Amino acid sequence: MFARIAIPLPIERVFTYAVPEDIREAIEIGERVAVPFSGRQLTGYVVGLTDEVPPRQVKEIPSLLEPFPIFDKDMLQLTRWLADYYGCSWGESLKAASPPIIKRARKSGKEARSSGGKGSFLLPNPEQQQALDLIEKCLSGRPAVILLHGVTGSGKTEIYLQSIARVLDKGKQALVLLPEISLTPQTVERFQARFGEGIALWHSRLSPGERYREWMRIKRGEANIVIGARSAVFSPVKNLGLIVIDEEHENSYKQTETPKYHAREVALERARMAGATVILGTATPSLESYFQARRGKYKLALLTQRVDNKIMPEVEIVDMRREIITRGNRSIFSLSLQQAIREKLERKEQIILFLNRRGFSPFILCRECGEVVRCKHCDVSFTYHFKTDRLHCHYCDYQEEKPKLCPKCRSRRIGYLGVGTEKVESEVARLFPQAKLGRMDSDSTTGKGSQAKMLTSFGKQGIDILIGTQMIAKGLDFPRVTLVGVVSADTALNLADFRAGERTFQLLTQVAGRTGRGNRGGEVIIQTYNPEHYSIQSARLHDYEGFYRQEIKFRQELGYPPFRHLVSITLQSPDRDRLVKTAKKLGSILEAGSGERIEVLGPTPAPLPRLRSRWRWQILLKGDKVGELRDAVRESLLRLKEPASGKVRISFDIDPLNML
DNA sequence: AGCACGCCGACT
DNA sequence: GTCGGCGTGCTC
Repeated sequence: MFARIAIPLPIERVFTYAVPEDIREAIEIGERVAVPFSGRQLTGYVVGLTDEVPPRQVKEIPSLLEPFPIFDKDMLQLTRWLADYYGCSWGESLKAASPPIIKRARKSGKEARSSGGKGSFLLPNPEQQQALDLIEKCLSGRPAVILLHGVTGSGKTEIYLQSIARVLDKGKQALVLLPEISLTPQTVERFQARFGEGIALWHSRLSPGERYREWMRIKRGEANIVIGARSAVFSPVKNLGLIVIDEEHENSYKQTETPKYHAREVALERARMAGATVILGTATPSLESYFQARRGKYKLALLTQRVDNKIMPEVEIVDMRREIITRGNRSIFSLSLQQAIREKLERKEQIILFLNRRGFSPFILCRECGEVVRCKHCDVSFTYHFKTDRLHCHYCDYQEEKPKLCPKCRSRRIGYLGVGTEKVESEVARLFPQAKLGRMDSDSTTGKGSQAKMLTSFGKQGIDILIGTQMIAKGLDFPRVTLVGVVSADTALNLADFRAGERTFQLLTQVAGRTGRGNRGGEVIIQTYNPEHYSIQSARLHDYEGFYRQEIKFRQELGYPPFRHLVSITLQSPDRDRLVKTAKKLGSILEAGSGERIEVLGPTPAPLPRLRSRWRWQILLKGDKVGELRDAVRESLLRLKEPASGKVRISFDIDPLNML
């Protein structure tokens, strides 16, 4: 007997091994095995068994890693699909879908969890009822994809909970995907309060023991609801009836390592194979999803009202150009924002100040000659950090002393320009010395649990003003927050990426949603140098439709997603000449090989032209069919192989989310 | 991906 | 004369 084994390396082929007598009985398709491969031991995946004798000498499989298969037929099919779509080997996609090695279980303690469960459902409002009716129709009739577009605070989670209850009633199971950052105890508790026992959790912070337990519970069908982050899309849920993807637009659903899959796309395919319904929930749909809803591929459910008829916050845009020119205010805070902060502090209400940039100042330059101090590995401007009193590169881990003299002209006049969260904190402290401050960014809350501590303190009003980056923009629910100040809306807008407008709209809408959640109303002040930009104006009006209309027009004109698919090919090398030569060669191979149907852009220096001492160039492909794009990339790489081109590393990304 | 095999420059 | 650089090829 022989086994067909997929190897987790970038090799398309599947390899044949002999099955020795002693494991003949035990071996099954979907199992993991240890195999000798090219002088080392690797984990392989059994994807086929046969009695056909191979034409060549083969090696034997020394052992099985577990006494049972970790993949069933459906999961093999899904991983095969993933490999085809994203252009990786089957072994690589199987590896991505694998739980960590499952050893014999140690009988661990804490078996039964808090029973909880069977909490009562809230009474839905008419819009929610309509959404639920639609979902019910899909669950008991023809399965579908439903885009649940609900404004911040509109009770999407309640819809998820009731939909899950319906699925369980039908004897089926549910899978819930959340962005990693939303997998907080608070969110999970909400599900546990409603469903108690039957929940399995799947996220990166599980210990190996917990992982083992949860995986087995799912596999045995003891859990009927799985809640997890990106990789939970592969959890071995049986009899799948519903997949919920919360915050569908979140970029963290896309894996940054090979295979660079998007959990939403994988979930859609999995649901299609299983005949399950999908709910995509968000206040700010991705252009991709909304486009599908508009053309009728997905069903659309709208929640335009906040629960308990709370109103959407009032949003004021402050033009920072006028702030300097006509008011002579050079502070990082507009007079309007300062005034609002003062009022809220007097009323003992809470404030969130958002800026998507950590550190003190993101530019250090010479005031004499204009030289910008850059990381020597990345050519990226250093950020000065107050806490360490050093220069940090935000792209690699390199740090440096701050310069005393300009490295170019020896001048002493070094300027620290721009604003990061540390500077926001020090400015707030200067202007409002009586206020209690908290700062949350990846520098201030590194220790385990320090984030939770900070949020608890904020919840108990131990903090008046919370300052932070991305990580405070989403999901926080503090009813006493009545003011959100966006120190600068422009950081995301200025990125060289066709999704800059979409990111900005999403971020502003999400951060604006952090206020007005209690009974005191809410107010948002957005500072910007681009007050007319449609992303900012639409966010002001809570007008997703308006934003979509403008954005989709631009996408169509330039042939960007969702109209066409993209593939980005990135080439990197420490040797710049070699890199450029190889990039141009690959470019011309692609040009020559691709007909009308594929558009080749570049090669050009990547948006980050040097990273960690490696030069970077990229080629962008546009096309209507992912399959055609993937094949074009594959063929061109094969053809490039023949002449010498070593030292240049080439990677590609199907449906890339950022253009770095 | 990694490991081996194979052909050209600076060392004991 | 060897040690070792990486460019190339192959992996059941």
